[in-house]
Amino acid sequence: MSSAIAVIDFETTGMTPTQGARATEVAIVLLEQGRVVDRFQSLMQTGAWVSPFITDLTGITNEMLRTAPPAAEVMCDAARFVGSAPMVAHNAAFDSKFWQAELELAGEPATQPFACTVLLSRRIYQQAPSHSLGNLARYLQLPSTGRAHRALADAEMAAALLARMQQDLCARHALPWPEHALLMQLQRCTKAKVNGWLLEQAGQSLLASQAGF
DNA sequence: TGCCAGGCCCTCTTTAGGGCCTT
Repeated sequence: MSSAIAVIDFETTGMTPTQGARATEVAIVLLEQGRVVDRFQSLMQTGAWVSPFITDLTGITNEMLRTAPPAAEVMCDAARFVGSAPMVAHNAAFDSKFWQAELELAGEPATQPFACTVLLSRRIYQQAPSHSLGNLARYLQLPSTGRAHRALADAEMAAALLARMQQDLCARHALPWPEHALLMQLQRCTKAKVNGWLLEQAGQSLLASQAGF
């Protein structure tokens, strides 16, 4: 059984699909044991207009989208690529909404659970001056992945951040390689409770290893 | 310059307000 986690990033025309914003680009990287094992990336054509502000931010133009494949086709391919893998995004509240909205328009179900690297990093790196993706990358000295605010570069950066968090959890708290379910539990802890919870998890892990599991 | 949305979190809180994060 695969233990892959799908790290996703959308570029969009605005902040929320409830206000009519549409996706312009999606990228997904599959992470296994801290390593990227596969990638998916595509611009997508929805007919939505890209404002100059968004073009300045992302580099994505209306001209680029005119020749992009239809959004429904891209989203069906993306859903096949992800399969049943659990998903992770930086500020998952944002990307999960576009994942659900674009898949619904494509007639595909969206059933994957999401974990959020913003919530996780606020717990694991409480001293970081900022938990934006770019600032965390600088704080942790993660290697550059390309132009910020393009989907693949940001998905790769979020994946590198997730891998770093998994590595640090293993090293600091004697945890086994943290699976998605463990990360989901961790992001539900409050900042105040997170260290106690990690100690509890490490203790359970130690007991399990001693019992031969 | 600050606002625009939505959700989550923190705290000088919980009958609330403000900050952060995403495009």
